[in-house]
Amino acid sequence: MNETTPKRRDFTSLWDRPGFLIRRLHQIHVALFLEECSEFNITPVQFGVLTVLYDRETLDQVTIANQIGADRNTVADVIRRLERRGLLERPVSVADKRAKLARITDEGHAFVEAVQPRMIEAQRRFTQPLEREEYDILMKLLRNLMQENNEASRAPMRPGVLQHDA
Amino acid sequence: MNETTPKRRDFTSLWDRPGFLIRRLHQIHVALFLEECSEFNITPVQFGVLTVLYDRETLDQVTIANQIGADRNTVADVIRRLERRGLLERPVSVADKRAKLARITDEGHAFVEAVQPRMIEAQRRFTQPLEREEYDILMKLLRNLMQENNEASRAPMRPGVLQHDA
DNA sequence: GCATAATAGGTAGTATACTACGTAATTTTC
DNA sequence: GAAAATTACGTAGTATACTACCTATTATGC
Repeated sequence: MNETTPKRRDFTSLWDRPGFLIRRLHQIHVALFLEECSEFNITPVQFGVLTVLYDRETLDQVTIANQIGADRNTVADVIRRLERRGLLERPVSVADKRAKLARITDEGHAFVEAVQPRMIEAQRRFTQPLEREEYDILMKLLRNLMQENNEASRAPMRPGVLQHDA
Repeated sequence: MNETTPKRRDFTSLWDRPGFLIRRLHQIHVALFLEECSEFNITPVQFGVLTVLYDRETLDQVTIANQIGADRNTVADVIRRLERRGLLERPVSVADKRAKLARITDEGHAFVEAVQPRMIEAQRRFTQPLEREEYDILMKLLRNLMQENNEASRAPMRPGVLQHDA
């Protein structure tokens, strides 16, 4: 190995640190998302919560957190904001009096459908520089990293957890 | 195209949204970094600022923000915390009385050298699931996305900006 | 040279993402 | 069936990352 051969993983400069690139790309994606959805005043995480509830109708906070891989307290904040806007309701579970559920409203349903195209456009713009093949490879690598490191985060995703009843 | 052929870019489910994967990976990397560096009580962004100042000695807030691609106000917060710990000093620029500089202290210098191995270990653990070739491809794709979308963020990176004098 | 622009920084407010701690309800263990 | 452990949620505090608005200083245009 001569001096022009790149070392396998040299994290010296910022641009050689995967964590740095990921932070920056997260920042960029959020900016693109907010710009595309500016007329709806919605954030990526808020839309993630709404997406889950669009499919599942009614869930408790912990299940939502597990579904999107976010912290329980973060989800509580997000839900509070979405409730304030009338996109969610928060009935108390009959089966478990500890659990405060989140249920998407009709308004929330319509909202998701209205925002969906703009969310898709944000994803499209974000990945526009890539060829189809590159895109597929990137997604495969990101999913791999995500699954293998799932437990490393304090808010691991738990897709299997069942929903509460009302 | 039959029904088993994947569409080119279908963002329906969370796992098919690049922005979602990036958010999750950012979360995971931060968790790994904090765990590895727990004895030093330092965050990725704080270490990023220190890394820049380790190389450049003294910079104003805007230049630091441009270097790491972070918001000016965020950098101001980060600098305040690092100053509180004695890792930075904040002299006022002689050339420009508006500019408040950040200069790394001897303690800050030693701190960077002490933390470096743990930062590297965090990056290594984060990317451990990938083969060498996969790693190289991932970094290339991430850098490509970052450069092509640089202006999309409100805090674009400006590596070329010159540093202030003291 | 002087009015205007742009720039550097500060403050305050919001959103995401955590930690730590506390309470109430449920489940487990014996 | 009662004590202990777990779970669901809440509050408060911190860090990153923005926006919006403000002042002070510097640069520009005429």
